[in-house]
Amino acid sequence: MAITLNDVAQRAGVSRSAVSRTFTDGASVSKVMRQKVEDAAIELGYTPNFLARSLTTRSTKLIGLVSDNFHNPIFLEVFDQFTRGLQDRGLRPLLVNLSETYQASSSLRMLQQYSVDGVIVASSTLPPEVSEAFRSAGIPVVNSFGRFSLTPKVDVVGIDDEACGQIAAETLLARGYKRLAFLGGPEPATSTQSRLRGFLAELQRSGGPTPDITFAEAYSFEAGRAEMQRLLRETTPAEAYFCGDDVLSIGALSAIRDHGLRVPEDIGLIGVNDMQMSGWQNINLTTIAQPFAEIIQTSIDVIVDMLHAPKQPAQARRLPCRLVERGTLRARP
Amino acid sequence: MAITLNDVAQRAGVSRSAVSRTFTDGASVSKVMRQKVEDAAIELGYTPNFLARSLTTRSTKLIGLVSDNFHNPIFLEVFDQFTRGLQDRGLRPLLVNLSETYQASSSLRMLQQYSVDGVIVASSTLPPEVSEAFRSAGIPVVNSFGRFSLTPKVDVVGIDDEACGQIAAETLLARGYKRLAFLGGPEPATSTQSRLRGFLAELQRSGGPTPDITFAEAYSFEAGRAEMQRLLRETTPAEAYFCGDDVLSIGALSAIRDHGLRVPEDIGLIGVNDMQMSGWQNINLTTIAQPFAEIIQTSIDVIVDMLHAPKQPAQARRLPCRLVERGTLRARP
DNA sequence: TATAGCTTTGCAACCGGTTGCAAAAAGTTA
DNA sequence: TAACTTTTTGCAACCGGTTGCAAAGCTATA
Repeated sequence: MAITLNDVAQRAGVSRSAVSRTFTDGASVSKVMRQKVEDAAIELGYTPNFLARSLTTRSTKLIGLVSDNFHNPIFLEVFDQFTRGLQDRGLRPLLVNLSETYQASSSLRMLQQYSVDGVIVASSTLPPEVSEAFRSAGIPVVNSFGRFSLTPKVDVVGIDDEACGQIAAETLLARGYKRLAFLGGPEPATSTQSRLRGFLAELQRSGGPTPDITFAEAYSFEAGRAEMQRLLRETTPAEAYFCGDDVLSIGALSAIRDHGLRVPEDIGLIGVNDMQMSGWQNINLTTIAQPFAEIIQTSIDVIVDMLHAPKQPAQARRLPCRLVERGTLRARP
Repeated sequence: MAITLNDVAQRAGVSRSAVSRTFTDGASVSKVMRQKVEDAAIELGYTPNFLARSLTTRSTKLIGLVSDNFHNPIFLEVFDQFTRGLQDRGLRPLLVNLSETYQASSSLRMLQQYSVDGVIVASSTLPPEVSEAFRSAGIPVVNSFGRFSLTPKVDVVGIDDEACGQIAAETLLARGYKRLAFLGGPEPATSTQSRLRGFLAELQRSGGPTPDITFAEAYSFEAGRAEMQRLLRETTPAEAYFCGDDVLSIGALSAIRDHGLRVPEDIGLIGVNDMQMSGWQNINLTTIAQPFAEIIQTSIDVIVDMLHAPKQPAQARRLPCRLVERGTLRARP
């Protein structure tokens, strides 16, 4: 069916090795030889088979891109940038969608079967064990958007979630808010826990109030809306909420407005992520931006380094967040 | 490094073929043999190498998933469902992100090099030539969300864009709107052209008005907003707009509200897609739903059939759309 | 117990490439 | 032109599997 190296060799009247060599850079081939082979290859429409090659070279250029966040709008941006970044470096993303029906353990086996060169686990909610399993299996792995640790078992690239909570606290205090609250993502998520920790620490440090604390079921619009509805119904709302992430904030925002209250006049909101949509004028969410591009770029750099260098000790990288001021917090007093 | 079939054979004291056979179903192996091999495999932690296998079986279970729509929020749902659907059938999505820097032609070559079993082109904006190139190269391909044709060169699964325009016209007329307009996606997009055609045809058929027609630069929030801003500034707005898709509609919606007008009281809007976000209560967009799940399921079925059956004549499938009534059109008079 | 028929097993060739090695060719130097 | 280097080339083995074929092993029948 397909044209193979043998066909080309025969057509060009040279050895198989010669053909192979003209298609692997760094190999020694004379001008004349190369010309003959290239002509034959073009005539026949030959393209080398990467997978056959990978058997001997032990490199497939395949990178497993594992995630479980296929519902959060930020992941569209994340996928876009990951796929482009990998493509730019000649790597191919093999996508894995973890869910109830497709467990992390089977993804490990599957990615092993495909001899991926490395794996990127892109998720802020998956437990570290998922990434660690890849490392134990000897597959280079980086955990993007993962939690920082001083003694990581796996390379991590993410934000400083505690600093993020700190920025939120500083910002809310600077705006003169008195009754504060934290509306977190799912309680077990380490990202939410760390942000809360930083938030509380900064409030305490600067003598701020003790905030109310609740958690939404998920990082999703519905969960944010439901939790805020509950709060409005069952509690006296705080003056301002630090929300687990943007999509949650947008859900909360919609609940507040439906309840007849105004943002930012009656209630202030600040999120985390700065996804595209948060900048849309009809949403216009004040938020703490994650440096997506840098996280992704760094993650790819880390993986690429691992492909060349032997196993290094794991390292956790924290990239800085920054406040993006828009319309869901009142102006400084 | 990794454990190979040879290692297992040696350990179990049997031939290589025996090991291979215990791991390929349908092969003849005795109970005793199978037991010996499986024991050895487990002891050594053996997993068969799919890519080596693919060399002889000529099947990689790799499916190229090609798209250029990484900015439209609907694609998050689309990717989610495609990856799950493929995984459920033991297929692996190799993701390709087409852009200015990564052309369709290089994606063809690259997917050939990886011997993908098939390709899914998921896009309503890519020209048919992209899919056709795969077919010419002998790779099974299906164009998801592509344009219907009576004489397709490639299998297509999508909606009936003209019927979609018709539904929009019927709906707007039934609501008693008199001055109508079409705010399309990018003018060259065939999806937008077909929807317009169906819209105009139905208006004419039922003696409706002749609508104003304009196009946004892209299927995006910003483009929809910008175009609507222009319309509000430079023209007398229509009573109701049929918009190219949902994300465009949301952009238009924000422009209208910023202009001090109300939806649906002053201006009505109807979109296409029914993406998740359109149901969010703070958006609540009336729209024409694409049956995403069915389109994706069917696309996968079509590709899977092609893997087994020899090349069949291409066929275009049109799945029905349906109106989803929410809050951006006024009630029936 | 001999024979026929079926199942199980191993051999060896093959899938489409790469690569170490030695022979052949080309280039240098004296 | 001879002797010595350096470059180019082909051979053959290998990467990790699969599979057609024939020999070996087993069961059933007479």
